[in-house]
Amino acid sequence: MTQTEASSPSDFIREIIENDLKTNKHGGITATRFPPEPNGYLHIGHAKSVCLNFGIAMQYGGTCNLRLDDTDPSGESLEYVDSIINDVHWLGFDWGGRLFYASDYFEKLYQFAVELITAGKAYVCSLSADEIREYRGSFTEPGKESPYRNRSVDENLDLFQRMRAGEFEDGAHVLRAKIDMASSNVVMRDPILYRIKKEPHYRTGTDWLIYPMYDFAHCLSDAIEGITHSICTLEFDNNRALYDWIIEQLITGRRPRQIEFARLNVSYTLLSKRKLIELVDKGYVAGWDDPRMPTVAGMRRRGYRPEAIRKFCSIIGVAKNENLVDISLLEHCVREDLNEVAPRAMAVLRPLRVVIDNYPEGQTEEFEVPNHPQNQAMGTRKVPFSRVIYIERDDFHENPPKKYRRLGPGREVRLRNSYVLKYERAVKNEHTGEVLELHCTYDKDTRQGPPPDGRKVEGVIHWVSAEHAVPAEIRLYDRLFNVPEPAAESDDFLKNLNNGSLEILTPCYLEPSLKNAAPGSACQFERLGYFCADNKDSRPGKPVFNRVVTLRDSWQKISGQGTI
RNA sequence: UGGGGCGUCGUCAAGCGGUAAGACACAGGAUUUUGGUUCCUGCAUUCGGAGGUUCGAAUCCUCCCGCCCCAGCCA
Repeated sequence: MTQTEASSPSDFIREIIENDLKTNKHGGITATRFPPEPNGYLHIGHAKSVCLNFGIAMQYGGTCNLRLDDTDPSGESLEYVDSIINDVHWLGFDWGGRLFYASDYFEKLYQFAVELITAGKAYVCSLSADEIREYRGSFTEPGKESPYRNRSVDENLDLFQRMRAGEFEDGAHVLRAKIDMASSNVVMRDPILYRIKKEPHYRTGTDWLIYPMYDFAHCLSDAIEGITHSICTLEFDNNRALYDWIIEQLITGRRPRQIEFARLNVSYTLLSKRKLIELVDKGYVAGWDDPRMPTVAGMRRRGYRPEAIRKFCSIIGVAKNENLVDISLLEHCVREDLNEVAPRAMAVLRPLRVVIDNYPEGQTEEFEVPNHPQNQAMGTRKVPFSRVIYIERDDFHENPPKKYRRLGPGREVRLRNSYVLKYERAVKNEHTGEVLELHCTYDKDTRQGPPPDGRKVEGVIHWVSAEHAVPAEIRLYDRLFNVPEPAAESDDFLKNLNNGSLEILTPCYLEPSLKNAAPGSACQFERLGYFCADNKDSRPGKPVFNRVVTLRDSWQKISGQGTI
């Protein structure tokens, strides 16, 4: 990570931290944490939080813990833990051995609960789930006190211990904080702290039959770890009162402070874990790492680099406004990153065969071609040329539209890094009229240089020598949804799925230098976009490329339609 | 409806009483063997609305309007 990245722009959270540092509130310490629940893969919204928490720690010389908030065994699994660990690491962050699990604190948490009971601040409630809901009241009416609210400390202690021992079935009892059933904040109406759940936990197995609720576990986990700033999203705003209440009852000395910021939303995609799970489970995508998914794994497979994701997270800012960030900003960050580091190459996606009639049969020559037009340090490569080449079907038009600068009757174009090519005739299917191949001639005096007679050749197209071409499968990805807010009408986001979000092209033809592309490596196919050898399916000799993102395309704007 | 949060350009977002940063998007133009990159230029007389305080308000006060969150034994 570079220095400029670390010295991120200011936001209200950093403002708070800098102020706390100034007043020495936490003894000069800044300790944050990233606390995902291992019940799904990390997505770009999590990435924002990761960058925020780890970024702050780096910036202020503090620490950031990676904590798996695994207090509800249903849905949690090791697979998710592994993916989270891998993703945070891949994003470029290091927790320096401070990898924690809320489940490691179960015993401590239990003791805290006992302490609360002993202090008369918590009780075992034996109302049913439905009754508890009824007793809770509504936004306008206060709740009613549970008939079990005034059980003696001894009875509560006994019952709680027996809950732990497994004497009762799920739902028979819960542990509740004794706060205020008439509070205007519903969260404070004697919130549940522990529930019986006889479900094996992926880490603690069957050791525990009761599990702490988020509100109880999270604040205390923060306290246990000595977190100074507990950064979370806005929907926990209401819970802060409870966070503070629990800490107030049980923790002396330095106390963590919860700060909320607005979660990220990105247009044309979804960041709701529930809905992402649905996409995976129902097979609308090929898995959590499908390149169309907004997951870290998906973006990695798509070919996004962590640098681009970090840049995006830094550029969107941190505030409390409800937001919908335009996905074009993410794409911009990806292009900006790849433009600098991706070597250029030529590949033809939808091949049209071209015979160069005046090029000697059997002859082959090689061009020395730069790998990056603006960066000589990236070196050069050899690209073979011969009598038969492939060009993009789209780079030829029998009746060229206005402003079209490519090949057509009576026209010539520059073959990138090579000669000027002149159209002669087209061979067509006599029934359908489909253009089967082109016959052209080349100007041998234009080898990688301008025509000696000074004539202007406007268009430049890419090509691949047929004899040397490497066939490949190329996967074209587009936005997963075709509306900016697929979840706006919450019930049926599936109807907004973009049916054209994946198009598989084969065979495509690559220049030989791409033949053994390393899986995961990205390059630019000139004039087309950035592509990345698929990290699962690509093999040396049998490349499979994913389109990361197209190039900006001002022709598309002029012509009013896609060119790829 | 009770409580909480939030309203600054199409989208993010600075601004913290001294007279509206920046980015993306968009629109022009220059350079270009990628219709790419790069480089110029334009893009909020106005900050949800209405009052008020002040020499001066996006920033302070009052009222109003709109959007989001909370009634899981999820997090």
